[in-house]
Amino acid sequence: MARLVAERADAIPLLAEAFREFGFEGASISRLCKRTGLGKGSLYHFFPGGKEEMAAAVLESVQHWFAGTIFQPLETLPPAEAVNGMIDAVADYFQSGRRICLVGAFALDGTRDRFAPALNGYFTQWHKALAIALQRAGLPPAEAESASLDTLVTIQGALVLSRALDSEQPFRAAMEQVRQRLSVAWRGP
Amino acid sequence: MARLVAERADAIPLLAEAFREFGFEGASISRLCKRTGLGKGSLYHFFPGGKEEMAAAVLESVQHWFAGTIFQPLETLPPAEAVNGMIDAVADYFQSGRRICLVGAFALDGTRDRFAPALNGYFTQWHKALAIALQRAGLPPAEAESASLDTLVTIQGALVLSRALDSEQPFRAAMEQVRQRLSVAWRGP
DNA sequence: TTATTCCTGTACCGATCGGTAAAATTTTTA
DNA sequence: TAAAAATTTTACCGATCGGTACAGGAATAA
Repeated sequence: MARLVAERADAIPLLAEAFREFGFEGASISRLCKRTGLGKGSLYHFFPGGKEEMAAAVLESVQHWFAGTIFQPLETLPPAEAVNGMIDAVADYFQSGRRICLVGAFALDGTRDRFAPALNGYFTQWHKALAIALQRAGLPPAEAESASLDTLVTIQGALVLSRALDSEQPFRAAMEQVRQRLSVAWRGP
Repeated sequence: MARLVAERADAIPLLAEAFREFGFEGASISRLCKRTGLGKGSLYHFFPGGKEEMAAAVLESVQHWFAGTIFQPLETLPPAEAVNGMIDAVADYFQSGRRICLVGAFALDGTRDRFAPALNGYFTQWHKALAIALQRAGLPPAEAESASLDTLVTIQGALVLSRALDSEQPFRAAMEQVRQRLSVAWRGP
């Protein structure tokens, strides 16, 4: 019994990497079998809903990780610490631009329509959490909201450009720019 | 003779929309047939290299359109005019965030490796052209380069967020922010 | 008008697609 | 240890995949 849960959970990060690499449409069941080391039967045993359930589980897991590691600290830790922690965690998670954001990637093609609520929720939660941190740091609500959105935009755009140019430089530069821009919240304009 | 060229060219925008909607992997030949109104025979007659040649032709056509409409004006027109023209053209082309950037989308999954030079070329040319305009407007080379890169990052990220949140608002806000940020080039800091 | 070239529709290929069924095996529970 | 449940293997399904072959129709050139 414990084994089922443990192994289903263990499959999720492997599925995530496969979806990252091939996209939702490009990730065929046979590829997902190879990546997870599970046969078709096992995979469908864990995810009776097939590929769609696998992707949903992956998105849920990503969202959960971000909620615990990034969103929640943004709402509770001292703002400067939380924001800088977010930037470090994001740079680490996305491997300085070499690893893509699954949520962002899903948003860019027809896959979006299948998972619209999950994609919306991920960015909405992030946006809200960051805006709260910036408000706590002293930014007026409107500025906090717009700086928060701008930050998410910059992160996602940096991932696109780092991938397209096959270089960590755009991502690294963007992250430092984000750090500077957000620091006005506690250092004043 | 003239008919062949004309119809092959006419197929490209239709193929482009199909690739935008389904992604490269999700765009099956039968879907591409439906969208273009061409049978398999005709499609393979125009693009003997199959789907890969179709996507390459689409990317080339996109690149060509941007070169003429955006990159070239950036290098020749008066800077302020060129930059504002770029922003307007981009907002129009991407339908205020409802239409994705094919190049950006291709960069985010395994499709990138097939078309790496095209993706790199598109962003590199854009980046250079914008940096040149900003330098001509009076920005020091280093600032021009970083402001140019930041602009492309913001545009791509805005497309991701507008799609994910299913709203034009993030894109519109980002474009106005870009307009403001770049105006320091000719208005001074 | 004839010959040639260009274009299209149809049928077909093997491979792979997502998904199912059930037997066989392992693991857990009693 | 025996029964029950969880898990994996294997074979298989119809549909669709990307791609090819080719015959016939349509336009163009001679």
